Amino acid sequence: MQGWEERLRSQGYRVTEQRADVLAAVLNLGHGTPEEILARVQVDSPRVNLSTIYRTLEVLEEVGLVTHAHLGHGSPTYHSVDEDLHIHLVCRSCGAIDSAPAVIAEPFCAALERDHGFSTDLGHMAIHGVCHACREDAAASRG
Amino acid sequence: MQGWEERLRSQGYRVTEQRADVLAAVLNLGHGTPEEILARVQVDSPRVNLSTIYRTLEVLEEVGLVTHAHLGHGSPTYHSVDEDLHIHLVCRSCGAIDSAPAVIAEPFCAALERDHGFSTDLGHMAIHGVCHACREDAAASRG
DNA sequence: GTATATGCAAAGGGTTTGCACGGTT
DNA sequence: AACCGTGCAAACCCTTTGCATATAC
Repeated sequence: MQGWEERLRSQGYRVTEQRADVLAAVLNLGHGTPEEILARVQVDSPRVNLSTIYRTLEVLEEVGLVTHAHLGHGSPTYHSVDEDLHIHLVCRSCGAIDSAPAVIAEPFCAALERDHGFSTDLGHMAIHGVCHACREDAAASRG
Repeated sequence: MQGWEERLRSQGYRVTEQRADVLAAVLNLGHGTPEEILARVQVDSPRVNLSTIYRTLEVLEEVGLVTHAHLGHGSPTYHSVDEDLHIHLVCRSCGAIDSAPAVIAEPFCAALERDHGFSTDLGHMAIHGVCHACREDAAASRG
Protein backbone atom coordinates (compact mmCIF):
# COMPACT_ATOMS: atom_id res chain seq x y z
CA MET A 1 0.00 0.00 0.00
CA GLN A 2 2.36 2.69 -1.23
CA GLY A 3 1.28 5.74 -3.17
CA TRP A 4 -2.22 6.08 -1.80
CA GLU A 5 -1.49 9.71 -1.00
CA GLU A 6 -0.51 10.44 -4.55
CA ARG A 7 -3.61 8.57 -5.65
CA LEU A 8 -5.75 11.04 -3.76
CA ARG A 9 -3.82 14.15 -4.71
CA SER A 10 -3.65 13.26 -8.38
CA GLN A 11 -7.43 13.27 -8.49
CA GLY A 12 -7.75 16.56 -6.69
CA TYR A 13 -8.47 15.21 -3.23
CA ARG A 14 -6.61 16.22 -0.09
CA VAL A 15 -4.70 13.90 2.17
CA THR A 16 -6.13 13.94 5.67
CA GLU A 17 -5.67 11.97 8.83
CA GLN A 18 -9.22 10.62 8.63
CA ARG A 19 -8.67 9.27 5.13
CA ALA A 20 -5.50 7.56 6.30
CA ASP A 21 -7.38 6.15 9.31
CA VAL A 22 -10.26 4.80 7.26
CA LEU A 23 -7.97 3.19 4.71
CA ALA A 24 -5.91 1.63 7.51
CA ALA A 25 -9.09 0.33 9.17
CA VAL A 26 -10.28 -1.28 5.95
CA LEU A 27 -6.91 -2.94 5.40
CA ASN A 28 -6.84 -4.06 8.98
CA LEU A 29 -10.33 -5.47 9.07
CA GLY A 30 -10.15 -7.14 5.70
CA HIS A 31 -13.89 -6.64 5.34
CA GLY A 32 -16.10 -4.12 7.06
CA THR A 33 -19.38 -2.27 7.03
CA PRO A 34 -19.32 1.48 7.62
CA GLU A 35 -20.27 0.92 11.26
CA GLU A 36 -17.51 -1.62 11.77
CA ILE A 37 -14.99 0.67 10.13
CA LEU A 38 -16.13 3.51 12.36
CA ALA A 39 -15.65 1.39 15.47
CA ARG A 40 -12.16 0.52 14.37
CA VAL A 41 -11.22 4.07 13.55
CA GLN A 42 -12.62 5.31 16.85
CA VAL A 43 -10.27 3.09 18.85
CA ASP A 44 -7.55 5.61 18.10
CA SER A 45 -9.58 8.63 17.00
CA PRO A 46 -12.81 8.76 19.00
CA ARG A 47 -13.98 12.03 17.54
CA VAL A 48 -14.36 10.76 13.99
CA ASN A 49 -17.95 10.84 12.84
CA LEU A 50 -19.95 8.25 10.92
CA SER A 51 -20.72 10.72 8.17
CA THR A 52 -16.98 11.09 7.62
CA ILE A 53 -16.72 7.34 7.20
CA TYR A 54 -19.36 7.40 4.46
CA ARG A 55 -17.84 10.37 2.70
CA THR A 56 -14.35 8.94 2.97
CA LEU A 57 -15.30 5.51 1.67
CA GLU A 58 -16.93 7.19 -1.29
CA VAL A 59 -13.72 9.07 -2.06
CA LEU A 60 -11.48 6.04 -1.54
CA GLU A 61 -13.70 4.07 -3.88
CA GLU A 62 -13.66 6.87 -6.42
CA VAL A 63 -9.85 6.86 -6.56
CA GLY A 64 -9.73 3.08 -6.69
CA LEU A 65 -8.34 2.23 -3.27
CA VAL A 66 -11.37 0.32 -1.97
CA THR A 67 -14.53 -1.34 -3.32
CA HIS A 68 -17.75 -2.55 -1.82
CA ALA A 69 -20.06 -5.50 -2.24
CA HIS A 70 -23.69 -5.96 -1.25
CA LEU A 71 -23.89 -9.14 0.73
CA GLY A 72 -27.54 -8.99 1.68
CA HIS A 73 -30.20 -6.80 3.21
CA GLY A 74 -27.89 -4.76 5.39
CA SER A 75 -25.03 -2.38 4.90
CA PRO A 76 -22.52 -2.90 2.12
CA THR A 77 -19.13 -4.39 2.95
CA TYR A 78 -15.97 -2.55 1.97
CA HIS A 79 -12.58 -4.03 1.29
CA SER A 80 -9.28 -2.99 -0.16
CA VAL A 81 -8.70 -3.50 -3.88
CA ASP A 82 -5.33 -5.06 -3.10
CA GLU A 83 -6.78 -8.26 -1.74
CA ASP A 84 -7.03 -11.38 -3.80
CA LEU A 85 -10.05 -11.12 -5.99
CA HIS A 86 -12.79 -13.29 -4.58
CA ILE A 87 -16.53 -13.76 -4.70
CA HIS A 88 -18.86 -14.05 -1.71
CA LEU A 89 -21.14 -17.00 -1.08
CA VAL A 90 -23.94 -15.89 1.23
CA CYS A 91 -25.97 -18.58 3.00
CA ARG A 92 -29.62 -17.65 3.29
CA SER A 93 -30.11 -20.14 6.07
CA CYS A 94 -27.37 -19.33 8.58
CA GLY A 95 -26.02 -16.09 7.12
CA ALA A 96 -22.47 -17.41 6.85
CA ILE A 97 -20.28 -15.83 4.22
CA ASP A 98 -17.76 -18.00 2.43
CA SER A 99 -15.24 -16.82 -0.12
CA ALA A 100 -14.38 -18.47 -3.40
CA PRO A 101 -11.50 -17.53 -5.67
CA ALA A 102 -12.72 -15.37 -8.49
CA VAL A 103 -11.24 -17.64 -11.13
CA ILE A 104 -14.04 -20.11 -10.48
CA ALA A 105 -16.37 -17.63 -12.17
CA GLU A 106 -14.24 -16.96 -15.18
CA PRO A 107 -16.01 -19.18 -17.73
CA PHE A 108 -19.31 -17.75 -16.54
CA CYS A 109 -18.04 -14.19 -16.97
CA ALA A 110 -16.74 -15.07 -20.41
CA ALA A 111 -20.21 -16.30 -21.35
CA LEU A 112 -21.81 -13.06 -20.12
CA GLU A 113 -19.30 -11.11 -22.13
CA ARG A 114 -19.87 -13.17 -25.26
CA ASP A 115 -23.67 -13.35 -25.10
CA HIS A 116 -24.52 -10.01 -23.49
CA GLY A 117 -21.49 -7.77 -23.99
CA PHE A 118 -21.49 -7.44 -20.23
CA SER A 119 -18.27 -6.86 -18.31
CA THR A 120 -18.60 -8.39 -14.84
CA ASP A 121 -17.23 -6.77 -11.72
CA LEU A 122 -16.20 -9.94 -9.93
CA GLY A 123 -15.31 -8.32 -6.62
CA HIS A 124 -18.84 -7.00 -6.30
CA MET A 125 -20.43 -10.35 -6.88
CA ALA A 126 -22.43 -11.92 -4.07
CA ILE A 127 -23.96 -15.30 -4.66
CA HIS A 128 -26.94 -16.32 -2.55
CA GLY A 129 -27.83 -19.87 -1.70
CA VAL A 130 -27.39 -22.50 0.97
CA CYS A 131 -24.02 -23.46 2.40
CA HIS A 132 -22.58 -26.92 2.83
CA ALA A 133 -23.23 -27.12 6.59
CA CYS A 134 -26.87 -26.07 6.32
CA ARG A 135 -27.50 -28.57 3.55
CA GLU A 136 -26.12 -31.34 5.70
CA ASP A 137 -28.28 -30.23 8.60
CA ALA A 138 -31.35 -30.25 6.37
CA ALA A 139 -30.48 -33.68 5.02
CA ALA A 140 -29.94 -35.02 8.55
CA SER A 141 -33.25 -33.70 9.84
CA ARG A 142 -35.05 -35.42 6.98
CA GLY A 143 -33.56 -38.68 8.26
CA MET B 1 -51.40 -19.37 -11.42
CA GLN B 2 -53.97 -21.78 -9.98
CA GLY B 3 -54.10 -22.91 -6.40
CA TRP B 4 -52.54 -19.90 -4.76
CA GLU B 5 -55.44 -19.76 -2.34
CA GLU B 6 -54.86 -23.33 -1.25
CA ARG B 7 -51.18 -22.53 -0.99
CA LEU B 8 -51.97 -19.89 1.59
CA ARG B 9 -54.59 -21.87 3.48
CA SER B 10 -52.50 -25.02 3.66
CA GLN B 11 -49.87 -23.09 5.57
CA GLY B 12 -52.34 -21.53 7.97
CA TYR B 13 -52.70 -18.16 6.26
CA ARG B 14 -55.98 -16.55 5.36
CA VAL B 15 -57.03 -15.56 1.87
CA THR B 16 -57.67 -11.83 1.68
CA GLU B 17 -58.37 -9.33 -1.01
CA GLN B 18 -55.09 -7.55 -0.32
CA ARG B 19 -53.10 -10.73 -0.79
CA ALA B 20 -54.84 -11.35 -4.08
CA ASP B 21 -54.17 -7.75 -5.11
CA VAL B 22 -50.48 -7.89 -4.28
CA LEU B 23 -49.97 -11.19 -6.06
CA ALA B 24 -51.80 -9.86 -9.10
CA ALA B 25 -49.67 -6.72 -9.06
CA VAL B 26 -46.45 -8.72 -8.95
CA LEU B 27 -47.60 -10.90 -11.85
CA ASN B 28 -48.69 -7.85 -13.76
CA LEU B 29 -45.53 -5.86 -13.23
CA GLY B 30 -43.16 -8.74 -13.79
CA HIS B 31 -40.70 -7.07 -11.42
CA GLY B 32 -41.37 -4.56 -8.71
CA THR B 33 -40.14 -2.94 -5.55
CA PRO B 34 -42.56 -2.65 -2.62
CA GLU B 35 -43.27 0.96 -3.58
CA GLU B 36 -43.98 0.05 -7.19
CA ILE B 37 -46.23 -2.77 -6.11
CA LEU B 38 -48.07 -0.41 -3.79
CA ALA B 39 -48.64 2.07 -6.60
CA ARG B 40 -50.06 -0.67 -8.77
CA VAL B 41 -52.33 -2.03 -6.07
CA GLN B 42 -53.57 1.45 -5.23
CA VAL B 43 -54.85 2.01 -8.75
CA ASP B 44 -57.79 -0.18 -7.81
CA SER B 45 -57.58 -0.15 -4.03
CA PRO B 46 -56.35 3.23 -2.86
CA ARG B 47 -56.70 2.47 0.84
CA VAL B 48 -54.11 -0.29 0.89
CA ASN B 49 -51.13 0.66 3.03
CA LEU B 50 -47.43 0.20 2.40
CA SER B 51 -47.03 -1.84 5.57
CA THR B 52 -49.56 -4.28 4.17
CA ILE B 53 -47.42 -4.62 1.05
CA TYR B 54 -44.39 -5.54 3.13
CA ARG B 55 -46.30 -7.98 5.31
CA THR B 56 -48.01 -9.54 2.32
CA LEU B 57 -44.82 -9.97 0.30
CA GLU B 58 -43.28 -11.70 3.30
CA VAL B 59 -46.19 -14.13 3.45
CA LEU B 60 -46.27 -14.74 -0.29
CA GLU B 61 -42.55 -15.46 -0.21
CA GLU B 62 -42.99 -17.77 2.77
CA VAL B 63 -45.50 -19.90 0.91
CA GLY B 64 -43.41 -19.91 -2.24
CA LEU B 65 -45.47 -17.72 -4.54
CA VAL B 66 -42.93 -14.91 -4.98
CA THR B 67 -39.20 -14.32 -4.43
CA HIS B 68 -37.00 -11.29 -4.25
CA ALA B 69 -33.57 -10.28 -5.45
CA HIS B 70 -31.27 -7.50 -4.29
CA LEU B 71 -30.27 -5.54 -7.35
CA GLY B 72 -28.29 -2.79 -5.68
CA HIS B 73 -28.42 -0.16 -2.98
CA GLY B 74 -32.15 0.33 -2.97
CA SER B 75 -35.22 -1.73 -2.28
CA PRO B 76 -35.35 -5.39 -3.23
CA THR B 77 -37.24 -6.43 -6.36
CA TYR B 78 -39.99 -9.02 -6.13
CA HIS B 79 -41.17 -11.31 -8.84
CA SER B 80 -43.36 -14.36 -9.23
CA VAL B 81 -41.74 -17.77 -8.96
CA ASP B 82 -43.56 -18.82 -12.11
CA GLU B 83 -41.43 -16.75 -14.41
CA ASP B 84 -38.57 -18.20 -16.35
CA LEU B 85 -35.62 -18.43 -14.06
CA HIS B 86 -33.22 -15.65 -14.90
CA ILE B 87 -30.32 -13.70 -13.46
CA HIS B 88 -29.96 -9.94 -13.34
CA LEU B 89 -27.11 -7.99 -14.88
CA VAL B 90 -26.87 -4.61 -13.17
CA CYS B 91 -24.85 -1.87 -14.88
CA ARG B 92 -22.94 0.26 -12.40
CA SER B 93 -22.59 3.01 -14.94
CA CYS B 94 -26.14 3.61 -16.18
CA GLY B 95 -28.11 1.46 -13.76
CA ALA B 96 -29.76 -0.55 -16.50
CA ILE B 97 -30.88 -4.04 -15.60
CA ASP B 98 -30.61 -6.77 -18.20
CA SER B 99 -31.79 -10.34 -17.80
CA ALA B 100 -29.94 -13.47 -18.80
CA PRO B 101 -31.36 -16.99 -18.83
CA ALA B 102 -30.30 -18.86 -15.73
CA VAL B 103 -28.85 -21.74 -17.72
CA ILE B 104 -25.90 -19.55 -18.62
CA ALA B 105 -24.78 -19.86 -15.00
CA GLU B 106 -25.18 -23.59 -14.72
CA PRO B 107 -21.53 -24.65 -15.13
CA PHE B 108 -20.59 -21.98 -12.63
CA CYS B 109 -23.16 -23.24 -10.13
CA ALA B 110 -21.95 -26.78 -10.66
CA ALA B 111 -18.43 -25.65 -9.81
CA LEU B 112 -19.61 -23.96 -6.62
CA GLU B 113 -21.44 -27.12 -5.68
CA ARG B 114 -18.45 -29.31 -6.41
CA ASP B 115 -15.78 -27.15 -4.77
CA HIS B 116 -17.73 -25.56 -1.94
CA GLY B 117 -20.80 -27.72 -1.37
CA PHE B 118 -22.78 -24.55 -2.00
CA SER B 119 -26.26 -24.66 -3.52
CA THR B 120 -26.88 -21.50 -5.50
CA ASP B 121 -30.20 -19.68 -5.54
CA LEU B 122 -30.08 -18.52 -9.14
CA GLY B 123 -33.14 -16.31 -9.00
CA HIS B 124 -31.57 -14.23 -6.27
CA MET B 125 -28.40 -13.65 -8.19
CA ALA B 126 -27.49 -10.13 -9.23
CA ILE B 127 -24.33 -9.61 -11.22
CA HIS B 128 -22.75 -6.18 -11.17
CA GLY B 129 -20.63 -4.79 -13.94
CA VAL B 130 -20.78 -2.60 -17.00
CA CYS B 131 -23.30 -3.12 -19.77
CA HIS B 132 -22.66 -3.31 -23.48
CA ALA B 133 -23.90 0.21 -24.24
CA CYS B 134 -21.79 1.86 -21.55
CA ARG B 135 -18.69 0.00 -22.67
CA GLU B 136 -19.19 1.25 -26.19
CA ASP B 137 -19.66 4.78 -24.92
CA ALA B 138 -16.47 4.51 -22.93
CA ALA B 139 -14.58 3.11 -25.92
CA ALA B 140 -15.94 5.87 -28.17
CA SER B 141 -14.96 8.67 -25.79
CA ARG B 142 -11.43 7.28 -25.67
CA GLY B 143 -11.36 7.74 -29.44
C1' DG C 1 -66.78 -15.98 18.19
C1' DT C 2 -61.93 -16.14 17.80
C1' DA C 3 -57.75 -15.41 15.75
C1' DT C 4 -55.60 -13.26 12.03
C1' DA C 5 -55.02 -9.22 8.83
C1' DT C 6 -55.26 -4.46 8.00
C1' DG C 7 -54.74 0.71 8.36
C1' DC C 8 -52.61 4.16 10.55
C1' DA C 9 -49.05 6.41 12.95
C1' DA C 10 -44.93 6.20 15.21
C1' DA C 11 -40.42 4.25 15.75
C1' DG C 12 -36.22 2.26 13.89
C1' DG C 13 -31.94 1.52 11.19
C1' DG C 14 -28.93 3.07 7.69
C1' DT C 15 -27.44 6.87 4.79
C1' DT C 16 -27.27 11.66 3.21
C1' DT C 17 -27.11 16.63 3.68
C1' DG C 18 -26.63 21.74 5.47
C1' DC C 19 -23.85 24.46 7.88
C1' DA C 20 -20.09 26.53 10.55
C1' DC C 21 -15.49 25.46 11.91
C1' DG C 22 -10.90 23.59 11.14
C1' DG C 23 -7.21 21.79 8.21
C1' DT C 24 -4.70 21.19 3.73
C1' DT C 25 -2.79 23.13 -0.10
C1' DA D 1 -5.72 33.20 1.72
C1' DA D 2 -8.82 30.02 -0.61
C1' DC D 3 -10.96 25.96 -0.65
C1' DC D 4 -11.82 21.42 0.78
C1' DG D 5 -12.86 18.24 4.62
C1' DT D 6 -14.89 17.46 9.09
C1' DG D 7 -18.10 17.21 13.11
C1' DC D 8 -22.51 17.76 14.48
C1' DA D 9 -27.40 17.66 14.02
C1' DA D 10 -31.17 17.28 11.30
C1' DA D 11 -33.35 15.28 7.43
C1' DC D 12 -34.28 11.37 4.53
C1' DC D 13 -35.55 6.83 2.79
C1' DC D 14 -36.86 2.27 3.54
C1' DT D 15 -38.71 -1.02 6.67
C1' DT D 16 -40.74 -2.64 10.96
C1' DT D 17 -43.83 -2.42 14.87
C1' DG D 18 -47.87 -1.31 18.33
C1' DC D 19 -52.38 -0.89 18.58
C1' DA D 20 -57.40 -0.58 17.59
C1' DT D 21 -60.56 -1.99 14.09
C1' DA D 22 -62.16 -4.97 10.47
C1' DT D 23 -62.23 -9.48 8.30
C1' DA D 24 -61.74 -14.55 7.33
C1' DC D 25 -62.52 -18.67 9.22
